[in-house]
Amino acid sequence: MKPIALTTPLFYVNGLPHIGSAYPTIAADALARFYRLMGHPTLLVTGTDEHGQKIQRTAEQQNLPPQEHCDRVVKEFQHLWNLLDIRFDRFIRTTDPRHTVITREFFQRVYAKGDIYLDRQQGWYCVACEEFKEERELLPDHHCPIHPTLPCEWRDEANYFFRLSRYQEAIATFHHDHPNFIQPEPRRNEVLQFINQGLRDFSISRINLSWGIPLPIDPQHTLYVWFDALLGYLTALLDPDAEPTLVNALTHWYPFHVHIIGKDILRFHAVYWIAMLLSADLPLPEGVFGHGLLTKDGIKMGKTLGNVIDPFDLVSRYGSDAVRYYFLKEIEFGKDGDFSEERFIAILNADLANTFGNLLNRSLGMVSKYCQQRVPTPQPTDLDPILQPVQNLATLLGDRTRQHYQNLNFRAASEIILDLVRDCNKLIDETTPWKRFKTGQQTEVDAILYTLLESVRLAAYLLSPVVPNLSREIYRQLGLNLQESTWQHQNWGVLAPNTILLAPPLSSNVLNYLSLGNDFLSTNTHFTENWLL
RNA sequence: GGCAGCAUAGCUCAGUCGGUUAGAGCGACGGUCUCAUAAUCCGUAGGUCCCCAGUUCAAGUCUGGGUGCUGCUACCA
Repeated sequence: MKPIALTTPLFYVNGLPHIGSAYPTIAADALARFYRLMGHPTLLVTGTDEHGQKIQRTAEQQNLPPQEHCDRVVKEFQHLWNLLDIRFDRFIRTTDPRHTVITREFFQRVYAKGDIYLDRQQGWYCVACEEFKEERELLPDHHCPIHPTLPCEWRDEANYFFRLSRYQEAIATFHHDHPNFIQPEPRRNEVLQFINQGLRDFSISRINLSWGIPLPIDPQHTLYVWFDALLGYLTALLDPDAEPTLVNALTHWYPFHVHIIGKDILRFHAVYWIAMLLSADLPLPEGVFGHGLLTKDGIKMGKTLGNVIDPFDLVSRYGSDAVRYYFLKEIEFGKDGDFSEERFIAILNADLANTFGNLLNRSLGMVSKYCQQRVPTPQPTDLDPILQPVQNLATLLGDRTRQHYQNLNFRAASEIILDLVRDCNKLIDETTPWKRFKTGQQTEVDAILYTLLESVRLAAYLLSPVVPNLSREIYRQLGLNLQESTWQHQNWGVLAPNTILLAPPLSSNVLNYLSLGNDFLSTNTHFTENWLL
């Protein structure tokens, strides 16, 4: 099967990981888990971008060497990914010595192509932003619009430039020939417009910057931003013990299936990155997905406002499945979304506890009471006209879900899975197995319960990329093992009759076996009540 | 300013090629059942489909105009 390599952004280690870092990483993990279910060899790449003046300054403020600062922040990232059950295969750091080697080799290739040249960078420079500003965007007296109290400095310095302009035609042609490269589709126009207005070369080095990779051809200069950060994707592909060469990096996994990034850096991936790869004569990735940004209670998050969502806090109180589910199911990936704790709790209670958890609980309870805790043997009954539609829906579900996952439409995937679960709850009320059991209609009871168990299994299976722990526990409860490369589990009838199921919960506390974590039980009354009572 | 997109129930959103009384989930309210969790299931309320005009037998859907909001408009990531 085709290898699939996916990337999250490489996060800037200027501060602790925030929800904006967690969001694309959760999505990338879900997608990776999905491809693993299908049986694709899958590589999930994440990591950190650790160079630059901002990092250097942040470290200085804490009286730490930059590397020490980076090490600390990286630990926090990796800790959070563990808490969120992010199963990454590679964690690349741009301070990795191998990255320097890869970057130098890549640079030499581009340099040999004649795409690097020395020129002057002139303009108004905002020290706080660390960037040159366009004359027209400045406030009166050349004050920076983002830092209105600070005047910008006129700078005239030598920088190395990359000949982006040379690839104008090639990039336009590429995007014309690959209309699905940029996702979601509305973002594509923005990038095309940007290309059509004419591409200008961009500088790739800074002088007076020590925390970074020196330019191979001029060690006075340090590589700046994109020629460092983006190349981290390539370094990440090196097998752990492989010699750091481009050839080795590109052997197994290249090219990337999709880069998952925020819409704010889409251009750099859809234009700069493409040009860099073209210049280096490397194959291009298959896609870039620019996800939306998050607000909290409808308000843009920011440190100054103090209304940030702390992912550590969230996951410690509600568990990883809950956090993953909310951000993947309730927000359309690709569109901006909002987090409100009220809604978060409402959705979890409604979908996971009341709809899905309850179906599982009542189905298992009936199997325990009516079928000696074994998977019943389904036989044709007069109930088939009622059971068939549910089975038909379930049978189609794998294929429909696959399409949504492949389009990174986690919301739609989750929604259609929930549709099946809702139908099952309805089916129970329509067929009243408890009455049939009392009147000795065992064949009918068996047929109903088999339909329910298989549907629950299928829902758990297909939702497992989103809520891996929940699904694993449900599978375990059904006497099965949730594993990779098991796409045949999308079929109807995987659950073998007579399989002995695990003992049902002693109480009606579904959490006993869903094990979503215990901390939030004591910290959130509403959520707790609905699960426990 | 230029270009692009969006506007449907209190909230988040579906709505195919123009086709019957405009849908779902959540939230609210009422009822029902007892396998299950103050759950489930059923029902009710809630819509000028942003506005105006046009095309058409027929417009949430197509066309034009208007209003509002959002995004992009180059080297912070």
